[in-house]
Amino acid sequence: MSEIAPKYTPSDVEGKWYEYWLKHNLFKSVPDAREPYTIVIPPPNVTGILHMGHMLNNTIQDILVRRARMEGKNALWAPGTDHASIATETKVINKLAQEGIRKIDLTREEFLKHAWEWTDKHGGIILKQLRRLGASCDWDRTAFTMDETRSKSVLKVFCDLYDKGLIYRDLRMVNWDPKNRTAISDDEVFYVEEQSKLYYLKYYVADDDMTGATGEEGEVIHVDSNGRRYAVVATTRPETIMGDTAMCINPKDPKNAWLKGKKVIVPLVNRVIPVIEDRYVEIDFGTGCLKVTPAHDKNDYMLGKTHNLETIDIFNEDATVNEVAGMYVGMDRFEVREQIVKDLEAAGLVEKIEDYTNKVGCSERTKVPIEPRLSLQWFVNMRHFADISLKPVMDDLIKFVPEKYKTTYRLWLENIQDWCISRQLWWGHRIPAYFYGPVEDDTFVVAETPEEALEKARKASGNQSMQMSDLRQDEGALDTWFSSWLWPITLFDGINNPGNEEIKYYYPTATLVTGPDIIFFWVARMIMAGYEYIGDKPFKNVYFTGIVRDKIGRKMSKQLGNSPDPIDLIDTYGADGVRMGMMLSAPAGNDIMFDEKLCEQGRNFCNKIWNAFRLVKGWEVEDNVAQPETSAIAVKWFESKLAIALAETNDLFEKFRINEALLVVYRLFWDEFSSWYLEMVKPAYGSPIDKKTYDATISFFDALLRMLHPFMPFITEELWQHIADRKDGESIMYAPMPESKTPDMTIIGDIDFAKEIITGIRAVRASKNISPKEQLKLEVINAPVPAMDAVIKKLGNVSEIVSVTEKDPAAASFMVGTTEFEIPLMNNIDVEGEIARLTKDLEYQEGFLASVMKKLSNERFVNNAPAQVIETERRKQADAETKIKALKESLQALKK
RNA sequence: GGGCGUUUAGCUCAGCUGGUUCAGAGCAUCUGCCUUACAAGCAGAGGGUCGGCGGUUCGAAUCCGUCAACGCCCACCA
Repeated sequence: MSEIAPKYTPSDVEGKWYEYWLKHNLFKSVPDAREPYTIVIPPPNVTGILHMGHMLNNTIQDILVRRARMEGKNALWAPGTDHASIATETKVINKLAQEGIRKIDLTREEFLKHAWEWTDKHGGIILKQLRRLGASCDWDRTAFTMDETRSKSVLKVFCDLYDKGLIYRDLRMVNWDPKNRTAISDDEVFYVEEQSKLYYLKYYVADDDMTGATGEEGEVIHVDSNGRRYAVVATTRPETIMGDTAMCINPKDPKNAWLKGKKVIVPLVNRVIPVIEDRYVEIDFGTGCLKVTPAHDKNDYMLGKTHNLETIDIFNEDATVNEVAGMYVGMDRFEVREQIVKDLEAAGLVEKIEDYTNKVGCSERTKVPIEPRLSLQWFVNMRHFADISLKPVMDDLIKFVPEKYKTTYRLWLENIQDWCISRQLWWGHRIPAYFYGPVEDDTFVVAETPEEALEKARKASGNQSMQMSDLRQDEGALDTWFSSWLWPITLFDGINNPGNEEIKYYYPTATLVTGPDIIFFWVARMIMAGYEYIGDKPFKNVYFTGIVRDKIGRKMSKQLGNSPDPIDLIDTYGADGVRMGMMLSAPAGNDIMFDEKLCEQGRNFCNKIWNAFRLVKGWEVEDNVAQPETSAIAVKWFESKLAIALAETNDLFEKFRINEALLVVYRLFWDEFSSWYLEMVKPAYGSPIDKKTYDATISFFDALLRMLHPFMPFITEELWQHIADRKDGESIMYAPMPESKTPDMTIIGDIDFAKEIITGIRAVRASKNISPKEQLKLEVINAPVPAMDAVIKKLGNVSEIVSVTEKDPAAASFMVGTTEFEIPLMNNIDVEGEIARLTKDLEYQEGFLASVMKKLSNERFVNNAPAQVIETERRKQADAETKIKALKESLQALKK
């Protein structure tokens, strides 16, 4: 076996085994009698590429699925991609723009052709990348949110909810993205702080009869040099004054009481608008006067509704000024702001301008400030869905890990707003609403197919001669999440084919692994859809991963360029190394500070495993050799270590503390197996190993590989195939997890003690510069020779262990527990150094004893503390006293 | 403005319902080693008044209060 390379080369094995797994259909799942274990992938954007967030989340999913498979469950990881309506459409628009093509010059069909071309070209790259990671998805099931099955389901659900009255169409103030010219939901808006200005504008009183002033204190009346009175309005958006239809004051505001019942003139625009009163206005903000622009602000819209104000919409879809405004027509909203301020100043209508920090809502996709816009959109009534989806989470029928997200979830549901599901986009599921009457009538039917729609329209209109060409389908598409929320159902065709075998078998799924950033977008809505359409939860557990940050805590992003390319990482460290690097730093729900060093650690671990394999594989096995005592002990001991670690990992997996489970196996392999066990059983150079020990070692190796396999699939498969004869098609993927036995705690304790003695010996060697090759004699002072002496002799390179009654002043000593050991030294020992060391130890022990005595002499402690606690304190006292006595004797011997 | 969370070794974090010398792990650091699986390694060592203050208790990293710093989510007063 000398030909095995001293280093593990991932590229030699990863592709090979992935092909093998595929070839033998090992990722495949079909319903059978076994218990199912289902994970549905959070579908990545179809044209996206793999980033570190995906790496984390998919590594976790693969670990869970592989483990479940080895536990004998019928494990399915169902993959797929999301059409990502707005994101993909944006990408396609940008790509077309580079070719000089504008979307508005294209028909819907032409645009969709481009979009599908783009999708076919870039689609699924990310799924290919996942294979490099070792993802054990059942690829035959790869789904797409816009494929036939999924599309049909979406339309069916839309129609169903419409029929149930849970979907409705309404004129609302929505978040409008002027760049993509579409409505977006509240959840797709993010707020950025911006340094802007607060403009104080003069609104003159119209037809001022000079009444209203009461002369009371607190009244603020502005009068210009001509004696004309005006009010001052503070606004951040002077460009919207063309849409002003009222000015509002708080009825309780003494400053502005004189304005009650008056009319004022919109500056520059010269339109006369009423002064209205509403408690909504903050008295202390600005001047307490608010300009009301019902068409362009959510709150103003509410005011407009309660006060029956006119709505003047001054913007086009792209947020340029329209004809209605009467001025600045065609200019962009931000150009207008600049220009109108100049014009207002020139006209003397600006009182003052202040610096002001405010938050501007921006579109998550295009990053441009959203424009509140009044438009007809489709909504889902969320009250109903909130009602059915809160309890299962609060009652832990669906378990959130970490639990803190339950609160987030509850608060969101309690304050839920209706969901705007229509988008003025083409890439997506087209809204199945068909208009048939004259445009102004706004008459429509909702149907899954045009044919059905025609039938319904004929019925509704009473016009039997109506033709398909008389129907006009809604131009909008549905929000991407309106298809994603059905994902765990549609993957098993549970909408089109309710109650089919697959949906009955795989649903509810086991665990959803996703980021907390989409808890509302996706997680909550899947729960809603699950209860609405299957009557059951979509998953039993939700494991929220953290956000992947760089090692100084910045979120990884393309802009910062601080995100490594996962594929490069895999090329450098191997898939197993990278997987381990991700997992070493990933407690659930906490952000992870990703450091490439962790992948290096993962790679090093692969190498360690590889080399342990080289050692074991290099042994020559001899049937006639008797098993040495050390080896017999080692085997018994490691059996117990293995049992303990298994119990620990099982428990940790149950709690989704996967990173800790990995650390347990890591330490078991590296510290216990490699550093202790293998050293114990290792035959002398050139000597063969006995059969018994060899077989046990191979079985331990096998067990360790199985425990490691979910984390590191490639290297474990490679070695597992090597350590025994395997049939073609056989794989560690289906090897059962080792079973947990009851550990022998006596042997664990004895070996722990022996380990400490060995460490003591090694420390003496290190401090005295004694080569590990030099054999030493070990003496136990006033105590019997410890158990496991064979192990101590072998690993400590000790020739003999004897019990003595007299301390040897020319020996290096150390203590393990209350037992003192010494190693006689041929050469002179460093008396001064030894005295210093012992003195320091003595001081510590005396201090410790003092603190124990203090406790024990405290009556209240002795009276109140449980007996067990007092007992341990007494033992501490006795131990400390023994040690102090021994230390003092040693010191005395040295000082002679 | 409301809510949630974090603060323990140089770094990343464990430490559950207060009590085993409980102050831990991994990495990093330092020292010595190319020892016949592995220098991507082996052996050994150092390192923290558990964010501050106050309280409860015989006893607090752990429970309570308070302050501070940081992070996240929700709301969105022009």
